[in-house]
Amino acid sequence: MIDARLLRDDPESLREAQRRRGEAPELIDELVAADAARRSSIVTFEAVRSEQKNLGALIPKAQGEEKQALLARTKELSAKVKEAEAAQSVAAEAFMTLLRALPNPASPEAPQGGEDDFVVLEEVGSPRDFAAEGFEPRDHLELGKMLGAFDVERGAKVSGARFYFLTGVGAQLEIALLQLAMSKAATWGFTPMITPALVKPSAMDGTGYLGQGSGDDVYHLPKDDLYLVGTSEVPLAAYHSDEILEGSVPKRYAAFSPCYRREAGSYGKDTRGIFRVHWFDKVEMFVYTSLEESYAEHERLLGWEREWLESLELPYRVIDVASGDLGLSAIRKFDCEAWIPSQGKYREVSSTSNCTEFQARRLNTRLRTTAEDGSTGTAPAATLNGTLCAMTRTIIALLENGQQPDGSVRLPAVLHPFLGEVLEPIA
RNA sequence: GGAGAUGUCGCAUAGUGGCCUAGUGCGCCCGCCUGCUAAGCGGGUUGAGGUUUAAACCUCUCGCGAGUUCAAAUCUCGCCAUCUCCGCCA
Repeated sequence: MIDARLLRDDPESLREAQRRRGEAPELIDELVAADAARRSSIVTFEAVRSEQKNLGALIPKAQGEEKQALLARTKELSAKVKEAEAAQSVAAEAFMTLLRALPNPASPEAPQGGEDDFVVLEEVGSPRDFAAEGFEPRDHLELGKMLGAFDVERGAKVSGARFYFLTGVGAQLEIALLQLAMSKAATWGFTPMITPALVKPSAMDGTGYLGQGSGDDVYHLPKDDLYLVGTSEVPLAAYHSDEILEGSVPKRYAAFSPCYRREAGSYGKDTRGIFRVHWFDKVEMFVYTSLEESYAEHERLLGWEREWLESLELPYRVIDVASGDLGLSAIRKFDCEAWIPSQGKYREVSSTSNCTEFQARRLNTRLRTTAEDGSTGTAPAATLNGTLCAMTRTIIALLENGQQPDGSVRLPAVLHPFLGEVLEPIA
């Protein structure tokens, strides 16, 4: 949700922002009209309400006929007040519905265009040349079977397609990655968290995950009206909802949680192995800060993601996601994509977004501000999020990039204390 | 799951239909006073929205939402949260 004042002050910049995203600029004109209607309904209501209060204060002192006359007048007014109040709340709600549907204006620095119009910012490390090494790389599913790292057949038997069990070294890998990620995050100033995976509609919607078709990708439990989170960004964004943060910012949280995704509309895509699944576990970074600081913090989040991937010795590239592919909440998004040898492509393993004040306005999270003259006030917080370690895709990247001709896998040094240097096939 | 109690300003409390424009204490902020500190004295101290060049004014906000009434912190109903007890359970 944007600052409603922008509709009055600078609607043209909002129209322009809509065009950058490839969205309809006419929505802005609807919003301007709805805002005008809302404000005039407020004026009407407040006028009659004020009159009602003034007359009402005279009643206890009045006597006899005078009192009867007053009662008659206020009774009439009372009906008007109710009417005006109802009209006011209808107008306010109509305005809110439109306002919440408006995406966060994309940053002018984000590349223009859709999904395929990203810009590659950097490639780090070099993919192994398996041809030169003299063997064909196996894909992660094959390696996983040889190592006993996960079991997709039984995942399907128990839970259905796109489910799996992590087994043996696979389970150990996740535990080791979790341990490593959390301790790294703590050194960067993040508070470790373990968050609820079920949230109320207000949390899911406040984060921006129910709008514009993205609602189809979310699991909902109708009996309890709760949602399964697709990322711990959701509980972390709602964590400080309806609060004024009095302490210093940034406040940084790193959360471990399961992530559930319906993967609606991805039928037939990435069906092999555990690349695209309905559930995986993830360590997510989340930051509350000021709008002014958010841009630098976004760079820091990207920096930590890169440090993490480099510590895992994975070749990767960084892309600047195009404005049409940002989702409702972000003004800019950087993805890190690890090299997947069996696919001969870079694939997303992490993503960091600057949501500026968009989520915080919806969730009513404010910062305490102090002006130069010492007077205090409030301002919406800015929120940012970034993947630290999405377990399944990280495991895929580690297995495929570290594989040897016999199906064993050489691990990065940081994992040696947990699992030794090499994972050996079990059969 | 069942029974009961509670929910007022940062905290603690007062407030059982109009005198609430929500009082008081603590904390906090600004002044005064005082060798210093403490004490004392005076003032301030929720948040949101609207009208407006501005100054100022107005409206909403007593867990949330409906209702009764000319008028609701106060009465009624529903919901939520917390606490106590019982049952169940990892």
